[in-house]
Amino acid sequence: MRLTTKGRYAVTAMLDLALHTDSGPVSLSDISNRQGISLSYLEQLFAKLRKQSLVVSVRGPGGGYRLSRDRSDIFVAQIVDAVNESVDATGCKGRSDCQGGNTCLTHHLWCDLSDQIHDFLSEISLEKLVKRQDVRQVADRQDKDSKVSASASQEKISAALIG
Amino acid sequence: MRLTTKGRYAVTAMLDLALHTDSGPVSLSDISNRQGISLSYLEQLFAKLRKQSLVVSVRGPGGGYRLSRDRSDIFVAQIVDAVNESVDATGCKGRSDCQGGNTCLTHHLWCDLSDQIHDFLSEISLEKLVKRQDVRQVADRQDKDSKVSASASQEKISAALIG
DNA sequence: CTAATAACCTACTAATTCAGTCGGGTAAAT
DNA sequence: ATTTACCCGACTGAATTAGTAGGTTATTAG
Repeated sequence: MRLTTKGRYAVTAMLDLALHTDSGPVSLSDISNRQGISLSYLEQLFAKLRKQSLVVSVRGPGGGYRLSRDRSDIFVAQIVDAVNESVDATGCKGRSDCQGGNTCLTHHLWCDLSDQIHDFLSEISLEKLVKRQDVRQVADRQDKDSKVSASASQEKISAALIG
Repeated sequence: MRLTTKGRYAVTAMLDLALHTDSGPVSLSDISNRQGISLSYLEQLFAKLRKQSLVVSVRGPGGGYRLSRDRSDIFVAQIVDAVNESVDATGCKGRSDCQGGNTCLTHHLWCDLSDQIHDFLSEISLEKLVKRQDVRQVADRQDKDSKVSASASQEKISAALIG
């Protein structure tokens, strides 16, 4: 099982997408600003998300990404799977050849755990996350912050142009 | 959440200990032979397991390691915790400062997942594992194999001494 | 007593992965 | 035409993993 910043970033970014999906495609630089994830890194992650048809891209000005289907039909497990290679807890990827061709002592334990984690994350859709109160609260703060910093940087630009 | 070969090795080794606990202390080289884990690596892992008082050591010839307490009172979660730093799925270790001092969008999701995994692994004792049929089967095969290879290497030694 | 055993300890290493950067593309809208 | 923003590949520092190497200390069997 592998669950690092990579998978967390992917889920966070997808959730950001789900939250701002009403006003057309969402650009990666918007997500980068709101979520504090580097733009280039997001590009790498979204390349994988696109390959797994979790998102569709719109090129050109005003473009960005959109969810490929309804929020209720995209699950956290799918997102993590898309960017990591697997959510498997066994070392042998279920092949049971963990100990030189044979099954290792704890093989079945890790299989059970993998199932457990997968089941848990498979039940959580973006829709479900969007409706959570803790998510809404954080999202509201982020929207406010990004507007502030947007106007702040606008002021900086103006100041630079004037000064 | 970090669950790699490290944690798997530790659990496997502890289970081996639990299975062979009747005939006195178990040496790391025995575990190394049976489980196919490098001796030096086992030493590193057991240093941590000892610090967490999961095992006690007996030095000198005939020495080795023993479980510090009953098999039913040692749980997989404790073992994984002892060798990895944590089984936490959040990046901020529960401090909620994932996004530059603030809570990130998906913080609570990872908290939930951490709890889920921890609960699952906290319920599984070594006792429980020892009684599982799949574990017994693998253990039987390993005991046979190690005896064969032990007598084989004994023969090699004899052959070397004679030849 | 001494030789063997096995825990204990420190330091080093190759390989991998993560998280991120950089530079240059290409497609589409204004 | 220019800007926007996706697209793509190569590269990088830092961290971690899994393991090596080489020694020291405690204990016991002979």
